[in-house]
Amino acid sequence: MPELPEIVCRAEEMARALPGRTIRGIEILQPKCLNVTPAAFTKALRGATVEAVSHRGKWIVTETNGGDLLINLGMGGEILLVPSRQLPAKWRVRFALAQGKDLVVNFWWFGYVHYVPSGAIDDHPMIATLGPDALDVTLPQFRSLLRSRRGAVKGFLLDQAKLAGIGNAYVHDILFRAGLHPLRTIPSLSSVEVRGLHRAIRVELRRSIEKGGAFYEVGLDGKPGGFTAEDLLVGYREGKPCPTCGAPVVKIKTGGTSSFLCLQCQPLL
DNA sequence: ATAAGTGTTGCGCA
DNA sequence: CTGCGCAACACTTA
Repeated sequence: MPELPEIVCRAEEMARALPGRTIRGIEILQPKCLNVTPAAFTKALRGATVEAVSHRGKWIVTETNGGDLLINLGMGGEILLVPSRQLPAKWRVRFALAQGKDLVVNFWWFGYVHYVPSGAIDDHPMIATLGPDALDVTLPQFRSLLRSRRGAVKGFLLDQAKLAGIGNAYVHDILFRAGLHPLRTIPSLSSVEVRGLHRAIRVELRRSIEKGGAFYEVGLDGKPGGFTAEDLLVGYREGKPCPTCGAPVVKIKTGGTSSFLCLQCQPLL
């Protein structure tokens, strides 16, 4: 479930903690999550010193003088900075740093720990196909992204190739704030609705970033984010009253995923 | 105790 | 090309 707010917070934490530190050792428990052989991965990054940490959509990008480390936590997971002697029970890849500390990566189902040489990040297939970052896109850019799209607005928001960073947890409240039913089609959106949607994306994502990201994901120190279930407007609040009109929040199936919404405030027509 | 639901991404299909 | 359904695995809840 890590989406843009969690990724932004994690990247900021890592950017404070890691630059200048050298990777002394690497241990890989799940080679399947790599994009290169464990030998190539280790050869490139062992001995490398971290220079900067940033993000691209839901990917955390750690630049080192030996190349870039790309992490995607998939359906959820943690990146922890812990004493080497206190490793968590479950982890997939760990990086031993100096002073007895380890950077440990885990995820529940699947995730990616990838490597690309310095300067080659745009050759990485999953990074290269990302659309503009959901928080960086301007209103005119947003309008042009929507042009010539025909499908449902929810599908558009979740498509990382069009707009990077939004997932199925934040999309509920973004659509609620914009007053849009998830199945509204792109061509049916008025100019005012598009502007409202653009604004809703920024408001909702920033609201969570300010609180350190969602409560169900933890920081490098293992502490959960401060954006709690009470901060959600309609997401995962089936049967609870809509914060605007009091009508019960409903849960519907929208293609492969569920949607939570208020039918009064987000009419289909 | 068994089964269904859950998030992300890429792939195959019409 | 584009939008949709599905499969990949682990873990929680009914």
